Amino acid sequence: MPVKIYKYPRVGAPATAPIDPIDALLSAHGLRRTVAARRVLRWLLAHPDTSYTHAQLQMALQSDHTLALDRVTLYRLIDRLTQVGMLLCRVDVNRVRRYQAMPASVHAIPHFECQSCHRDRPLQSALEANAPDLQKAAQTALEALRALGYQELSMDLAVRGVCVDCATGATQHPA
Amino acid sequence: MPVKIYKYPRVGAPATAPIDPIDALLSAHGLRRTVAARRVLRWLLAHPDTSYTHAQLQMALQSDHTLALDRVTLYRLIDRLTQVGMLLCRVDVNRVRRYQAMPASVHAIPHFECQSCHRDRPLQSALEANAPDLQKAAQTALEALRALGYQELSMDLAVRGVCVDCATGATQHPA
DNA sequence: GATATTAACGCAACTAAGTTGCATTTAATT
DNA sequence: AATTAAATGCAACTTAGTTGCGTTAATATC
Repeated sequence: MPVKIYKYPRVGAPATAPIDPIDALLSAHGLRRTVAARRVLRWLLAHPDTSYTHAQLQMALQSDHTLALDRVTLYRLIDRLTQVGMLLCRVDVNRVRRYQAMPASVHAIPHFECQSCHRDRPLQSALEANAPDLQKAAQTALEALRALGYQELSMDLAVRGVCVDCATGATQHPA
Repeated sequence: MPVKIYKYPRVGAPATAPIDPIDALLSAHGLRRTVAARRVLRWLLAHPDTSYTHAQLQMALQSDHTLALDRVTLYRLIDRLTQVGMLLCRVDVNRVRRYQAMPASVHAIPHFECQSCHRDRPLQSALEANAPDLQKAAQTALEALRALGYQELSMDLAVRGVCVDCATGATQHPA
């Protein structure tokens, strides 16, 4: 599971290329390969299609390793990762921002926010089978708007309600 | 334009029925017909499909009449109106809540948030002509999820980007 | 490999949006 | 008219996020 990180590229290894794919990603986007950046990016890439609040992310990283990283540092790090397009950012019903690794298709990814357990899950799979038209219709709509003169378009398709687990009383996680 | 409000129902008028439709709505939802409630509801009903932040609403009402109503009072009033289902609440990209009079069709009303002028506009008309499938697909998706066990479903269909006005440099309103 | 440069860090202080407590007012009820 | 409970208004508080600034450490240069 843990990926070996070479502090200094050895002779024989490609001179400028970092070995770890995560390091490569950071460098490619013009960011420094710091301990914090590696940890955050590694976590989010390891949990695709799952979005985290700042608090959740800090918790997750803290429990993983013992060392906690500074609040503000994490805020700024997430900002940077988002600005270079590595993370996708949304705001949930509780007015808190949620971040996730940027998926292949940026636009109109439906996701579900449970109002009971407050977990945020992707709906891609559930909808592909049962409502395959939605995504296509969403793309069409965006194209139509672009034709009308709207620019830099993206779509947030949030479905809210009570998830199956909470509805059946299976689990009742707070926050 | 101003609707006459009778403080006391006259003899001959229906004994318990309030005259103003706004008063009727308030009473029907078990809320008191206070000055503030009337003003807020009247404003939002007069501007259908337009959503307002708390701050915007307070401004709008303040400039309308001279008397400003208390911050907290407005917050609580909006809460009440939302809880009884008279207002629809969403959270915009800037993590602030936006309220509008509850439209006839609650689910999957697409709206546009301009990242330049920060105005929030309905997309219903623009999309009906150019992408008529979207709403239908959204409804289908909700039904599918309901069948899977999800409950109390609603959908927020937010399109973000730069609106035509801002893109063409026609107007450049801040906030 | 040492040095210079500047991105990234970490602490404290601050802000914006919204909430809570509580005493006072006022709409609805009796 | 008296009662009572909803709604108001003020102050204090909370939460998520931001800003300033001196320090640390990745990267670039010698």
